Amino acid sequence: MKKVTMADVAKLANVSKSTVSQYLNKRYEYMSEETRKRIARAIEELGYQPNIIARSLKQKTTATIGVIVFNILHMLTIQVLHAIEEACQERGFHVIVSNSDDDPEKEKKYIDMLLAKQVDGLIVFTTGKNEDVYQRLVEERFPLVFVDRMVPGVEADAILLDNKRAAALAVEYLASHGYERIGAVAPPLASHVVPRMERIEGFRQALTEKGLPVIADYFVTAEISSIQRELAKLFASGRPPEALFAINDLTLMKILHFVKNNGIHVPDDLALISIDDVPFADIYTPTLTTIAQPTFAMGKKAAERLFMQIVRKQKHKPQIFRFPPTLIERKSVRQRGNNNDGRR
Amino acid sequence: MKKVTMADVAKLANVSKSTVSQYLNKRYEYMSEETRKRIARAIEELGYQPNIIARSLKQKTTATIGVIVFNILHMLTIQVLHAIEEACQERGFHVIVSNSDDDPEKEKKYIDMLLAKQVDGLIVFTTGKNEDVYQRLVEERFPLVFVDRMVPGVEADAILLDNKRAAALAVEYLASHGYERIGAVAPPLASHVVPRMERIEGFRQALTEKGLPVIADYFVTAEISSIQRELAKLFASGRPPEALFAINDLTLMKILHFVKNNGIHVPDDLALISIDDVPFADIYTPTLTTIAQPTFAMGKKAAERLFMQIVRKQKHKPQIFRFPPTLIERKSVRQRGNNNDGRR
DNA sequence: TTGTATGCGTTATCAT
DNA sequence: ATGATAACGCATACAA
Repeated sequence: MKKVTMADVAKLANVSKSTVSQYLNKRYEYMSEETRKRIARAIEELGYQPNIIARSLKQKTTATIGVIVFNILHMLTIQVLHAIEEACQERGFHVIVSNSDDDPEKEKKYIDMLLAKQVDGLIVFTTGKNEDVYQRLVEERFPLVFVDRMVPGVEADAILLDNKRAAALAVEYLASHGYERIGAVAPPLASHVVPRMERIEGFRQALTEKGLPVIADYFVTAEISSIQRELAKLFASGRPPEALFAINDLTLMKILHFVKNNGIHVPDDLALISIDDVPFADIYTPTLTTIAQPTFAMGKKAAERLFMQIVRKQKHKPQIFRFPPTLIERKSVRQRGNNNDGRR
Repeated sequence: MKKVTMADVAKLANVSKSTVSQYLNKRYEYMSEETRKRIARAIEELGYQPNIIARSLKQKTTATIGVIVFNILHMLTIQVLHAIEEACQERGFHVIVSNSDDDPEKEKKYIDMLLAKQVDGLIVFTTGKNEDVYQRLVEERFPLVFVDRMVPGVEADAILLDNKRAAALAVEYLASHGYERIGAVAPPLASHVVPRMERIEGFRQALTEKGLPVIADYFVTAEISSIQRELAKLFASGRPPEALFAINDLTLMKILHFVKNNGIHVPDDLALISIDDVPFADIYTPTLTTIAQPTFAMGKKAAERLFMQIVRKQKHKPQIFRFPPTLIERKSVRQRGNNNDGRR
C-alpha cells in the first residue's frame, strides 16, 4: 500500500537518498534548480509521503504530545482540550488523548504507554495520585503540565482556576444580595483533589470574612448519586439554607434536579450560584448566575507552557498559574431587599 | 533522559539483544529460567522501557488510530469519542484526535499528516468533501470508517443514525398527539451534509405519509446565528406552527432561546421535539421530549469495524450501519385533546 | 552541489 | 536455548 520510500524517489530522480532528504527538509540552498525539479516531479509521480516514524526514530522527537484526562465527558475537559488541540495544530503537533476515568492505576499505565510511544510531553488532568511517577518525570525534566488539578508534592507547571477566589466571588455576590445562610454542595472531599478542597476552603473563609454563619449542616459533600438524597434531608430538617453554592457543573445539575422534583422556586425559595458556565445557563428559567472559568485561555496556556519545556529542555522554574474566574450575573440570585423568606 | 536501550539491558544481563527482544515479546518457550530472570532483573535495574517508535518502524504498525472530527465541542462528537477511546484502550491502541472545524482543507491536511504518522486507521466525522482523498484511501484498502456523516460517492464503512426514522419518529409522535401544523428547524442544507438532508427529507416524507400539510414557510433552514431572527419572522407573520422539530441540539438551543425571549409557552403555545438528547433535558421546564442517538454504541461499532479492517487487510464489503433512534418521552409535547390553541 | 556510510532501537532470519 | 546480522526509512557527517 504505502510502500513508496525515499529510495524510490531517489532512483526515479536519479539522485541519492540524501539529496531527497535535503530537499524534503528544505535545505535547497546548494541544490540545482534542475535536480530540485526532478525530485519534485518524482515525488509527485510516485505519490511519495515521508514516513514520520522513521524520522522520529532518528530525531528522537515525535511532534506528538499526550493528554490524559480524568473525565473526557466533562465540559471543562472538552473545552480545554479544544484549545490544546488548536495550539498543537498551529505547531504541527498531534495530540493523543487518553481517558483515565479518574483511576490512578489507569493513569499510571497510560503515562507509561505514552512515554513508550515517545511523546514529546504530557498534559494531564490528573487523578491527584501517582506522586512517585510524576516525581520521576520532573527529575528527568520530562515536559509536563497539570491542568485543573495537580499533585501536591510535585514541582511541575500547573494551570488552575483561582479556586479560592471563585468561591469568594460566590459568597461576596450572595452576601451583597442580602443572603446570610448559605450552603455549599460538592462531591466528597479528598486531599488529592485540589480544586474541591480549595473551593470549599475558600467558601468557608469567605463566609467568615463576611461575618456570615458557617453552618456544618450546610456543607453537603456526597457522591454525585447521593446528592439529591442529602439535599432532601437538609431541606426536611430544621431551617434550610437561603442560597446554595455548587462547586461545579455536576453538582449544579443535581441541585437543579432536586429543586425541580421538590417544587422549590429559584431564586425565591433558594438562590443558586455555581462554578462552571453550563451551556444552558441562559435558557434555563431563571437564567443561571454562574462563575465561569476561562477554559480556552487555560488550554492555550497549558500548551504554551508545554512547548516551552519541549523546546528548551534546560531546567525551568515550575509555576502554578491561577486563572481568574468571572462572575456571570443572571437571574438565579435576586436582591433580597426586605427580609422576606416566604415562598413566591 | 530516556536513553537506556535494549543493548544496555543485553549487556547487563550478559545476553544478546535478540534474546532480550524475545523475552519482551514473551517468546520464552526456549529460554532458560535462568536467563529469563537475569533479563528481568536487568530491565528492572535500568528502568528500561522499550521504544515503540523503533518497533513501529520495523513492524509497520503503530497501534495508533486517527480520529478527525468536524466539531470537537459537539456533544455527539465527545460521546462517540469516549466510546472509541475506550474500545481502543482495550486493544492497546492510542487515538490521535484532530479537529477539522468543518473545513475540508484542514481535513485533507490532517489526513495527510496522520497517514505520514503511519496511523493504522482513520475514523472520521467528515466535512463531506474531499471525495478524491477518500477514494484513494479505499482503493488502497486503508482502514477507514465514517461516523455521523459520510461522503456520498465513497464506498467505506459508515456509522450513521437512522436519520429518516428519527424524523419519522418525531412526526409520528407529534401526529399522535394531535399536532398538524408542524415546522422543522435546521442549519442550511447542503448535499454533502448527509444527516441534515436525510432528517429534513425524512421529515417531509413522514408529513405526507401522515397526511399532514407540508408548509414551505415552516421549514426554517438558516445559519445557527440567524435562526432566532428567522423564527421571529415566522411567528410574526401569518399562522405560526403548533409544533417544531429541531434536527439537532444546536438548533434546539436556538429555539429555546427564542421561546424564552418571546414568552412563548412550551408546550401550550408550541410543542418541541428534537434529535440529540441534551444533558439538561430533564431539568428544563418543561422537560424536553427528545430523540436520542445511541452514541456509545455508535462509537463502539466504529472502533470495531476499524479494527476488523486493520486485522484482516483483505477486501471487506463496506457497509452503512444505521443505528436506531430512541424517543424519550417527556413534557415538551402534550396531548392536544380538544383543539384549543389559546395560550395557557 | 551531490553521494556514501552510518546510526536510530527494534524485530526477524538464520545460524550455532 | 541463544547470538550475529540484516533490515525498517530517514537524517547527517563527511567525502567527493
